[in-house]
Amino acid sequence: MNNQQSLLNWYQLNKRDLPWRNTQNPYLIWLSEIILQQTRVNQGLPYFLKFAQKFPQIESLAAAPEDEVLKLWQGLGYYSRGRNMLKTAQIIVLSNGGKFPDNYHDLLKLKGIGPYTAAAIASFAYNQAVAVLDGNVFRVLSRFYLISEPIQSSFAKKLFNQLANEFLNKDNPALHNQAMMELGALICTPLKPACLECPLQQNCLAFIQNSQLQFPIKLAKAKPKNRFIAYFHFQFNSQIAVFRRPSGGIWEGLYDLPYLESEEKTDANSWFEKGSKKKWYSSNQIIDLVFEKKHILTHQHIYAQFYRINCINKPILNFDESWVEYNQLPKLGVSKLLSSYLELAMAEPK
DNA sequence: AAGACGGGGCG
DNA sequence: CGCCCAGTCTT
Repeated sequence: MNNQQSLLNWYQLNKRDLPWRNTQNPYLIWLSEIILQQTRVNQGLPYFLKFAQKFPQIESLAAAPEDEVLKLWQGLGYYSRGRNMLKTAQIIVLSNGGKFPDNYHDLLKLKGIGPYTAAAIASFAYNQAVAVLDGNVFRVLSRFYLISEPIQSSFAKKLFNQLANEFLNKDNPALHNQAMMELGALICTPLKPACLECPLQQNCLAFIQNSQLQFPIKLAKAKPKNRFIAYFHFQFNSQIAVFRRPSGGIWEGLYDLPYLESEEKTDANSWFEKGSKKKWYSSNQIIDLVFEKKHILTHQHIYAQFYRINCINKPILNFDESWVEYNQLPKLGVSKLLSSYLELAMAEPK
């Protein structure tokens, strides 16, 4: 039995039963693929179910306000996925009558759809013979063929793309692609690969020389930046001051509290000196540090402090900020960092 | 080619 | 704490 056949047999016996595997509906496949970008199945699954339920067809998604999409996306991270998904849904509905492109080339033109996702949709929904290349496939192929090229390089991308397409089972690209990724997720894992259960074991060059853990080769990553942020929870009667985060940084489109920021650790007095020109310093208000948290992102470590300010006089806000009623707060999409604070703050009102 | 973009799980 | 995850977009 050849490699492709062994792989397919293994897959049929061992695959997980996941909801997006029981459909050829390109919209649902697209939805699942966007959600699963850089995201584990267990983390993305509830979001897929939520979106599929709320927006059963692309038309209902296209009609949704961005704030609603981002609220549903809350907690999943990489929020540009949600924003791009909405834009793409609108384009498909308005300019193509709601019909998804049915091939790799046209799929690739859409916002949020790169080489991986285009190949995934083209093969899963339309059985087009294009190989997917994700983190799993990189790992499987780098071990199988013993490729020492760092997978970040553009040369490696071409090389692996060629290898993946040579390895592709042209008779059943959809199942083959699923099987490659499932193999990477269940057997050919980064740390403890279960090589003894692997259907490709006999021909895997890394296994033969027992060097599985050396692959894939990766370049070192940049060190994350430290940010020290003081958040200010302005409360006036039943309202709180918020703003919608602008484009060009993290959490675009989500809501946030007004804040000050520094590159070094800063204490309460210094924050208020820095903010002395701001509205909260001038009037007699109660200021209280209520919460501290270190929030880890891929490229930055945020050391956040939350100060609560119970305003006696209603401060004038900046142009981009506004007052919202507390009972409207749950409708706004916020970062995990802010939601962890709000959960605490709303549970014990002062 | 290199950075930016989230959050969670695991050893 | 470091690494990784069904990647894509921007510069």
